[in-house]
Amino acid sequence: MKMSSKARYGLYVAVELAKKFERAEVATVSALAQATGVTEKYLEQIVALMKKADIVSSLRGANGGYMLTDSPNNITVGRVLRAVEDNLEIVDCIRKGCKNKCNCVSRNLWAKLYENINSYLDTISLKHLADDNI
Amino acid sequence: MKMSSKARYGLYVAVELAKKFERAEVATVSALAQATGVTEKYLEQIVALMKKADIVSSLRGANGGYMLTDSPNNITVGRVLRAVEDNLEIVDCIRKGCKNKCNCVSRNLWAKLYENINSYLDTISLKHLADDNI
DNA sequence: AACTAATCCCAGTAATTTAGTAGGAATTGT
DNA sequence: ACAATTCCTACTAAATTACTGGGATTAGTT
Repeated sequence: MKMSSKARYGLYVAVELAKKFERAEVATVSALAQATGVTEKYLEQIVALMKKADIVSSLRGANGGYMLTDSPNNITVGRVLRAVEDNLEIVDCIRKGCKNKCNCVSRNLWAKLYENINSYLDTISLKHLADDNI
Repeated sequence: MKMSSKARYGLYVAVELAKKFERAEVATVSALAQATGVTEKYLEQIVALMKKADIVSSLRGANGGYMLTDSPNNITVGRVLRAVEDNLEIVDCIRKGCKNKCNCVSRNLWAKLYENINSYLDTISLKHLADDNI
């Protein structure tokens, strides 16, 4: 039950963008790649997921880049992770229906655990993270 | 961030054994395989992990089988999952040390999340699960 | 208009992990 | 002796994850 690299890198990027938010600066993928040590091409895909989730917006062309759509105070870690980690759900059977070898008694457990995780992650904002205040 | 099949099956097995605990019955792997729909060979490995963690004990030879080492009241779901899911930890860097591409600010987050998950899972016993009372 | 710096889009591949299979040795009751 | 069982270890197949690559599109600059 590991977080994917997308989740780790995505959060990393989000924190970098949080730092730039006050000064209203955009960050290019190549700058983010340098900051995080992840390749540009891979980060591109991760940032794209965040954009789809409306966590970041972009400016195309020269002098373009990415920025958070809202204050780091208002963006939770949970939201970021749900955007980039396509599999945040603990088990499949909750979403896809319980087809096989699944002890249905356990379903409630997984559902509650999922709830638990998300509600925790939603108590922490990017601001908290950026300030190392969690 | 999915639970592995070992985690799901392991918990399933634990609940089956919980049902037999009062009557002090053992369950063979083949019976467990029938109950759960998982192959014997795979279950064998899963049960072995539970044995190593002292959650179940075994009787070898004819009329042998497995049983819980303690009352279902005293065995938590968290303990079972930690035994069978070798990767319950959310990220590697906590255990193995943070070597690369890891935003160290996030480390605290992962650690707290892990704590959070485990403390939740440790509030639920096999008895709760078996009684569908979670 | 040409050039350059950037996002955007999609397809492929390599690496790793998970899930499952297989064979047989050791133990114990009948 | 035999049958039913746990135990041990190695291998393989399937799936997922992590990454690479090519190129189209957009916008500022000269």
